[in-house]
Amino acid sequence: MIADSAARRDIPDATVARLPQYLRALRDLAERGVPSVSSEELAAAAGVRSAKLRRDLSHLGSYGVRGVGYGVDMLAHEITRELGLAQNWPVAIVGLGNLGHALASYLALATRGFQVVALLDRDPDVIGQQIAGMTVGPVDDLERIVTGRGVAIGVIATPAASAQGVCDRLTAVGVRSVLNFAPCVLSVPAGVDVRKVDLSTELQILAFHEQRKAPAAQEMTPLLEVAP
Amino acid sequence: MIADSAARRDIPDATVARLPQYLRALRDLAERGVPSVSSEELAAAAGVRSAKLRRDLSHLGSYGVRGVGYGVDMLAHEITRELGLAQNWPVAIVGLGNLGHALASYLALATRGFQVVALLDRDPDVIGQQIAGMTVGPVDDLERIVTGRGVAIGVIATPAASAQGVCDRLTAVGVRSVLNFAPCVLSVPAGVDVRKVDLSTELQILAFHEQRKAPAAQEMTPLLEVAP
DNA sequence: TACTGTGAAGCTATTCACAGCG
DNA sequence: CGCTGTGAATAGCTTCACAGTA
Repeated sequence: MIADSAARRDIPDATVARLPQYLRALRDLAERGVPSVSSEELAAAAGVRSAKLRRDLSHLGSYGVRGVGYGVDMLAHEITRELGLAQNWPVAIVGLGNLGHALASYLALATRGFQVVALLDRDPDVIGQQIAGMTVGPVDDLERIVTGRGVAIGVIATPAASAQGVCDRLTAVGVRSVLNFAPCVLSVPAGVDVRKVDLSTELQILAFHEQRKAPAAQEMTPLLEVAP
Repeated sequence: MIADSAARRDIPDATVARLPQYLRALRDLAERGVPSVSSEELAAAAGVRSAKLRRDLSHLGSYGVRGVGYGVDMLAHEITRELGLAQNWPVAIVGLGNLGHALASYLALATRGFQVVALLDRDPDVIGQQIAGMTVGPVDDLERIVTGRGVAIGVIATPAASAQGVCDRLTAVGVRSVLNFAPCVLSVPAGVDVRKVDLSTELQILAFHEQRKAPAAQEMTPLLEVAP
């Protein structure tokens, strides 16, 4: 009875996307020495409703105690295992401009479950630089380095024009998880996951809502009248 | 009949989140001189199914021509207006470490619809620096600067420990849209929108799927057995 | 008693499939 | 004819409300 028999299959995507938030909240609680937490408290710490949290956790199994709550350490450990963070995934970052540099620094320090094993760039001035304790290698050697160091996750922080080419080369040598910071759509073979992070998109979504909040501000740019 | 009578209200969130992708694809097409595009082609360029694209665009109004497709310039203009990008939203970036620096550089150049009007940091060594043509100001003057320059959108790129405090000060002086890069949950008053961008979360979601793809790789770190 | 886990209901989003129009 | 726009069907997600349990 080490692993639970039920609920191991098909955790909904929406739930998976929230598990990292729960894990972060649990680690904060653990640091403060809190041994146990109710769904109400943990939900508040993660910024969701308690019913949603309970539903999410029910997909992992029954790790709560009725009348009491969830054991902080136990639940943190469980989510860590479920997310696949019990091992250190080898990560390569391609493109070390401003953004890639920032990502490398952040990843080198803060994040458990991942290890930066390769930094790659095209620019001869950047190749050879030390960033967060690693030397930047030439992107020309991408295949050799990625294969040799067993990279599982590729982070693309190149300009948009280079992103698809880099992505093709990564997937060609077996990388099946890609995090794309370039502002473009990537085509990948079946079986490869791509996630996209895009500052412009996020700002534009905010702008949409901001515009709806501030009809008074339209006197600044009187584009057209809206009927009612 | 300048603005359409129908379909101006409640565009679904899922649709709003995709409009930026459509806009990007349309701008690419416009640059290549393509005058008109079918839902099938535009959907492919944006990485979605054509039925989804048509449903999304139907929420904006009827801007297509049956038997032909959508006018590239006209649709781009329409989405631009709908997203609120016909004006330049004043943006403040708080926190100019590696990440804030990268964001400032990116925003200064690449993005229409937004203008960086303030860079703020706490560190005396950073205050006074020139970044992307702007001088970093002291975060102590946040209220005066944000109010004086009419900031509409605040970008938080501070460490997690400072993020809530900065957010409180931004919302206190009327900022109602916040983009949060700090790895923490922000509490905000009603009427304020927060969007979060988080490298760790994205990597952890990839790790979850990667783990499900690669049961063979478990020999590398044999943590525990899973029954069947 | 105080809480979790979950059936059932309601809501949102996606997809199908085709009527209707240029 | 070829394509858009959309009713209808489906799938997925969230919320309610409470039975069940330590």
